[in-house]
Parts: sequence; C-alpha cells; structure tokens
Amino acid sequence: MRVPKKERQRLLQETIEHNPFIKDEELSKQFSVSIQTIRLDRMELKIPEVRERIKHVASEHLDEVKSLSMSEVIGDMIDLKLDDSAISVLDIEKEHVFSRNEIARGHVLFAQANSLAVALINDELALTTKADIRFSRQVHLGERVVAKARVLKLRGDGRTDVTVESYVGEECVFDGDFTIYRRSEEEQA
Amino acid sequence: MRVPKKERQRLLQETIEHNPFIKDEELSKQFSVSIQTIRLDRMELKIPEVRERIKHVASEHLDEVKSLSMSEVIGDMIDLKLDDSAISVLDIEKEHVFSRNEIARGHVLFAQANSLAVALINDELALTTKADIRFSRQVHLGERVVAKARVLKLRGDGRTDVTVESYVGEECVFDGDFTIYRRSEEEQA
DNA sequence: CTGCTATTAGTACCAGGTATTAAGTTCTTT
DNA sequence: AAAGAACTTAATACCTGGTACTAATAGCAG
Repeated sequence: MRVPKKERQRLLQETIEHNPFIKDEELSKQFSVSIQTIRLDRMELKIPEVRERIKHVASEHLDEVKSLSMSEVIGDMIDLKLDDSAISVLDIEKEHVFSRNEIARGHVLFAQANSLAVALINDELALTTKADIRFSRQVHLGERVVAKARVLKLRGDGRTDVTVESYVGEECVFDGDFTIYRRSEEEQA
Repeated sequence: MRVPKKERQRLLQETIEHNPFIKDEELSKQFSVSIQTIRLDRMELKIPEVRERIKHVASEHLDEVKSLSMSEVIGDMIDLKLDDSAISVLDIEKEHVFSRNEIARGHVLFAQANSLAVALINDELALTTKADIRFSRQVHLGERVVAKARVLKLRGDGRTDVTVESYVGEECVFDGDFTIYRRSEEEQA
C-alpha cells in the first residue's frame, strides 16, 4: 500500500489534478501516510490548499462562456414530431469556431444534425450507423443555424432514414442523410 | 446609504448572484450594516456561505471542462505526419455517452475523426466539405478509441481526400471518407 | 410608555488549513 | 554496528470565514 516518496508525490499530483476538491485528510488515508506528510508533499509540489484550488477552478469558470454541451442535444429543439420531423436552432458562439477565422468547425454542425436525427426517433435507443454529409457553405461566428430533420423512410429492420438540412437564413449550409438504428435495449453505434 | 430591509435583501441577492466570491464582511461594508445583519439576511434568503457558493460554481465548471475539448482536437494526437497520416486516441468517458446505455454518441466519434482529418492538412485553413461515414460497432464507456487518418489524394483544386478508421483494440468501430478543403486565407465550411 | 421589528454585539465552536518546533523512524553509507 | 541524512509523524498555536445561539439595544407605531 505504501509507496516511496517520489511515486507518492507523482500520484498525489495526478489525484489532485483530476479531483481538486479532495482534502488533505482523504489524501492521507488514500496514501496511508499522516496528514503532515501530505502537507509537506503539497508544499514541495507547490500545490495550494483545497479552498484555493476550488477558488481557482471557480474563477476559471467565470472567464469562460458557455461551452458546448456535448452531452445533450446540441442547439435548442423548437419543434419535434416523433418519427416525423424536428427543428433545432443553434447560435454559433466562439467555442464553436476556429479562433483563426471564426468559422464553425464541421463537427459542430454535424453534432447539431446528428443529435436532432437521433432525438427524432421514437424509441428507447437510437444510434447513428451511417451518414453522408455535405458542408455547402461556411458558417461564421454569430450566425444562427436552423436544422430541419425529416424522416424519409421507416424500414422494417429497425433502420430509419433521416435527412437533415441546416440553414442560415435562406441559405443551406449543411445537409446530410443519416441512417439511424433503433432498438428496445441494445447494440450498434 | 442605508436602505430599508426589503430593498437591501433584494440588492444583496443580486450582488451575490453576480459575484459569488464576496464575503460577508465586504457585504456589510457595502450596505453599511453589521456583519450579523448580513448573516441574518442570508439566512432568510437561504443563501449559503461564500465557500459553499464558490464550491458550487466550481463544480458546475467541472461538468463543462471536458466538453470544452470539443473546441480543439478531440482526443490526444499521438502521431502526425502532415499531409500524410495521423493518429489520435480518445478515452470514452461519461460525458461522451448516452446515460441510458453508456454507448458513445455518434458525433463524438465523428468529432474525433473530423478533427484528426482537419489537423492532418498542412495549411492555414482546412475545412470539411463532405463526409461519408459508417458506425460499424457501438463503443462503450471506458473503451479507448484509436483513430487513424490517411491522406488518399491531394487534388490540385485545394481538395484533399482523407480516410479515417477508428478502432477499439482490433475492431474497427468507425470509418469515414472526408473531403477537406484547404486555402491560405478564406472560405468554405 | 409599551410592544414590536430590526439591528447589533458577544461568545463558543467548527473546518481546513498554515507555520513552526520537535521528536521519531528508515535508509544508507561508511 | 554507528552515524548521518532523509523522511515521517506529532503537537501546538494561530488564521479565516463562517455557524449557532443568546442577549442587548435602536427606532418607531400605537
């Protein structure tokens, strides 16, 4: 359980890095050393106390605007008819663009379209199996992208063809054909 | 300087909302009341102490940290030969998956592949114009996806064909053919 | 003046530390 | 095996930014 100092300090650094909220007491238990040893280690490694660490994380937060919530549908869903059609809106902000030229990254538009296509499916599980996509015009910082998804065909075998077209104003900026797999419980990515 | 209680509490709420880092002492000075009055106000308004507030801000931050990686190359680039080939590694974590079944979302794999294809291009500007992709097997939480990109053809007109294959171990989980547009300064998304 | 709310004061206590001094405990190295 | 250095633990005083509680006072309406 007990590791040599160098190794412990390496692990300590890692541990704190990935969980800045951890207290000395917990650390001392984790490494089976006294709390004082942990404090000495922190001193040597110049790692501040837990409150300072938390404060730091929090203040970084303040600088940043909203980030991409990769985890949920990207954009705001404004209309949804299951197994039929759906619309979502995404305002292009600076976390979506290349800093050099302020043009939206391809996977942002893809993410909006893909999320929408998946959300459209009226089933427990829906996963994209295939997509053919085209980016027809660049999208700039500040523009509003409206994605429209429509079910083309509900096949018997669990696959559904969905087409998505994304617009900035009147202009089509992206379109794609998706094949989405649905199932009650398992498989396919 | 001294305002009635109701008004003070309204202002207090606002003040704290827009600066969660402020301490009772500072607040008491700002409103020209004693520190105890501030504490009573916080009690009535159910506003927690400063450390808790900071902790809260910081923990919100933690949820978002990971998704920020969306803005840069997704995954860690472990090999890169410009205009030739590149490899990146992405460990699937919980922000990448559907919570229901712990299967990675399609646009995560797409983002990794797309970022890699774009990074591969040895030019100021590189933008995806077209992609045909297939998801051949679902990827689960905790798995490590290795994406390998290879340039197929450098066309004269600024377009480059790149193929990307992503693996978990020996298994191919994703593959796609991308057409990337390059240019010194402007256009195309 | 009485009564009521609002405010202020004071004290004890807590978490999670810092800072310092001192006393072990190991590991080497001779 | 003895000496020394490096490492670890202990003990104590003190700090910040509070909580929780009790009690005293201020200001004003009826």
